[in-house]
Amino acid sequence: MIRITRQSDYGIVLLSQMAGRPIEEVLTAKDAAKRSGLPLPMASKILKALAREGLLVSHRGMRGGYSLAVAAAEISVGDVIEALEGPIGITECSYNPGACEQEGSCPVRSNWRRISVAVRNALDKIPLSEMSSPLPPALNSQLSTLNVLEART
Amino acid sequence: MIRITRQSDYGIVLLSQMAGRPIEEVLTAKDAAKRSGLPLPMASKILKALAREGLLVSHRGMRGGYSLAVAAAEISVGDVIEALEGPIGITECSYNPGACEQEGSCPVRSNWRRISVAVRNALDKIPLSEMSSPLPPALNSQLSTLNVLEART
DNA sequence: TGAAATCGTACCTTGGTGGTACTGTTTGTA
DNA sequence: TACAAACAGTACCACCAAGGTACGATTTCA
Repeated sequence: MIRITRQSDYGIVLLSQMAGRPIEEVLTAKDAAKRSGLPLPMASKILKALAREGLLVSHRGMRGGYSLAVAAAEISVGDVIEALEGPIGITECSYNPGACEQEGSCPVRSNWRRISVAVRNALDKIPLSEMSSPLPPALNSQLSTLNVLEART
Repeated sequence: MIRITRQSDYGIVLLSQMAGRPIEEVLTAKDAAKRSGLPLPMASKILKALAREGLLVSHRGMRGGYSLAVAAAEISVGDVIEALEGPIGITECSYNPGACEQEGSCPVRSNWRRISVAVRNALDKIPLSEMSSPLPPALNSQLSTLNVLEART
């Protein structure tokens, strides 16, 4: 369906909420959930995963919470998706060699790889800081550079 | 996971097999399955769906089979995916308004829509006839035009 | 010492996907 | 006219990943 998981979707919303604030600001899972309109357990699960992958820093104990590990402009949409659901690939064989028996004789495999890499590159060029703005200034030029010529593996 | 279904994948392989041959050539489901290395029931199911969506023409009875409805160059990868799994959208809300309660207040929705449309446009510009060639000549330039500026709904 | 918060893990449910089977219908040919 | 080849339609099942929830352990600060 060419669709990301809901967790990735939520993750991007959660991070976008934090993107507009000072990098050192610590936000509790409860607050983040409330602001994003998500149930607490769900938000908590996602924040935890993002911390494990190094996109967030967790602060335990009282007055703890989560803060951005790096500036929002340094985190891309592709980073978030990859952190929450692993490598990006339009088809199974795009990133998991050996998964398909027809691999050797498949006529379309190499092109799927290139398309996947192109999409991945495009998502990598969209910073989180742009996702929350209604009319992102640079998004257009970012995406317009999508080109499979760069999609060499 | 930003992945197409296996059915779409198979569908593109099946159609690519037929793409290199004369448009009026009729191929039985059995032959198509054998050439693509797919189990017959699976191939049959997919060919049937493609015929229902107008990408193939079915010929019933003895010496029947399937043939391309239009030239392979006229069919895009996006067409096949949309025929087999419905509208393309990176997120649920990209094509299904009302599915998400947060829709009104969601800060990232409009950008997902634009990204989805851009991807869709890109896939629409890749003709089937290119997918089976190992070094597609025009694929690069096709994909490089991916630009959300065109992604007005 | 207790409260607030994350951490880790385990669990359940559901829906979509992949895959199979069977029966009906059409059409050409012997 | 009957048979065989091929598609059409539908129904069914199994599996797995995803969505979502719960709970006890651990850390830290006041």
